Amino acid sequence: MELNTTTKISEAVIRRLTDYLRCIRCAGEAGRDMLTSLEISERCGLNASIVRKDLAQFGAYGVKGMGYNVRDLTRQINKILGLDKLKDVVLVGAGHLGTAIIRYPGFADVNFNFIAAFDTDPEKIGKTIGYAKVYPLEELKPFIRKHAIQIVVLTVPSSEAQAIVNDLDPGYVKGVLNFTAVIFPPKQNNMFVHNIDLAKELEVISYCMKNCLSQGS
Amino acid sequence: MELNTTTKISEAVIRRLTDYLRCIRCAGEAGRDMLTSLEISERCGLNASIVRKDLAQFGAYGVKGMGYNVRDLTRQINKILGLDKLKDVVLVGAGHLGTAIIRYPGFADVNFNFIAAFDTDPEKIGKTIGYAKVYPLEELKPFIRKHAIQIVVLTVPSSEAQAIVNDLDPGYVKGVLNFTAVIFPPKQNNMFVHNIDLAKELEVISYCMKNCLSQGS
DNA sequence: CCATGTGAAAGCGTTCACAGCG
DNA sequence: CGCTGTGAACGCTTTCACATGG
Repeated sequence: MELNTTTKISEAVIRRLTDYLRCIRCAGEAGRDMLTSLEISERCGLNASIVRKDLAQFGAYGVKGMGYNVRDLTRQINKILGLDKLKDVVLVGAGHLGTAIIRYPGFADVNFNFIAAFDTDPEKIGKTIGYAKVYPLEELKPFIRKHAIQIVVLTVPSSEAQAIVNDLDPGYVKGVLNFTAVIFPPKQNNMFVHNIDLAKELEVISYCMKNCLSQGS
Repeated sequence: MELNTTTKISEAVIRRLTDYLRCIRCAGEAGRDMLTSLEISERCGLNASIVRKDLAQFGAYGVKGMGYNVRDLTRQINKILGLDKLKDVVLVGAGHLGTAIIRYPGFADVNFNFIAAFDTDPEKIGKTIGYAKVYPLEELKPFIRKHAIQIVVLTVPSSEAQAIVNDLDPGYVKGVLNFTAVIFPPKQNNMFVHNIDLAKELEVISYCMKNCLSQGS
């Protein structure tokens, strides 16, 4: 039951783990307390073998002949992904997308907590989005220091993205979720940057439709 | 200069192509008219070799000793991805996320045009988001038929997702961009479904921070 | 001389097939 | 008997290294 923390795990595995988590949680809510690798694989559109391999990589959770215990597995995957503790997150750029993200219901499930937003627009400053108050951008740096913020979500116009990232303090910030069209290298200033481009997803589907590619998330 | 349409292209290649497109467009706006595979690779956080392989796969665009012509390359990649023609798209679920998506500035760049939104909330019906009018959900089906809509973006609560997807007419709809937490198989009713989960992206970054994984978008 | 285009080699990730165990 | 856990086979992707050509 020990977690394996030595081996290098690829991002593909991590992404699948998040899918398992979602489908296991869903099955749990439906009253299931055991799930087989086959069931998980079908719900996630995968091969059963890879589900077992992925899970085995972190320690042997399964019971032969039975499957995996929903409760244990949820806890384990949460722990692997580092979702077992509440994480404070701040948003930079309180536009439409930023607002939608703060209000997105899926974040609480995974223990993410938006505690503040930052913007330059005086109209927005002082307002509250969800539980997050909007502060002027100048206060971002001291706020990060004061609250030891480790994760920043970036939803500013693309033109401002670089300057903000440059100015983040790598002594505190370890991860940036970048929703702008700027492509940052995966490691910037010792911070993990994760680029998300909503248009990209539509572009991929455009190609899939044009030609014929069978591929999932 | 002919496009290769026979070989099977993996989704990984397509995703990189969208990155190339973005960084090439950006370089073009900065006044560059030639780019080398090395420059593209650095901007996208990749190896130069794979950039050349990807591009060569669709025909030889490069000029030896010089690099790639920005203007031509943009046009070619747009064509490969099927972004060369304007596409009408509808949104189902006019909540915060849906609103943000319609207003997201990146879609016009790639010729996506949100022409309507659908919702059950009487408060929202009749209003306009961007250029899209909000209609009652009942009108989705006839609207799709009337306007021959091929792409649907789904931003409804997760509990309603399955019913809506089941009810889409595969005679018209070829692609669904699913923002709900429900995981759909990549092909549902002969439609391409692409699952996007915003929480997933934070989960991945959470893991990256906890352990140490170097990986990009 | 410089950067492309491309075989050949290396590295990864997935699938298969089955032994082992409850 | 059913399902996990896993070595071994397979196939795909990426990287290397260099011949080719403007």
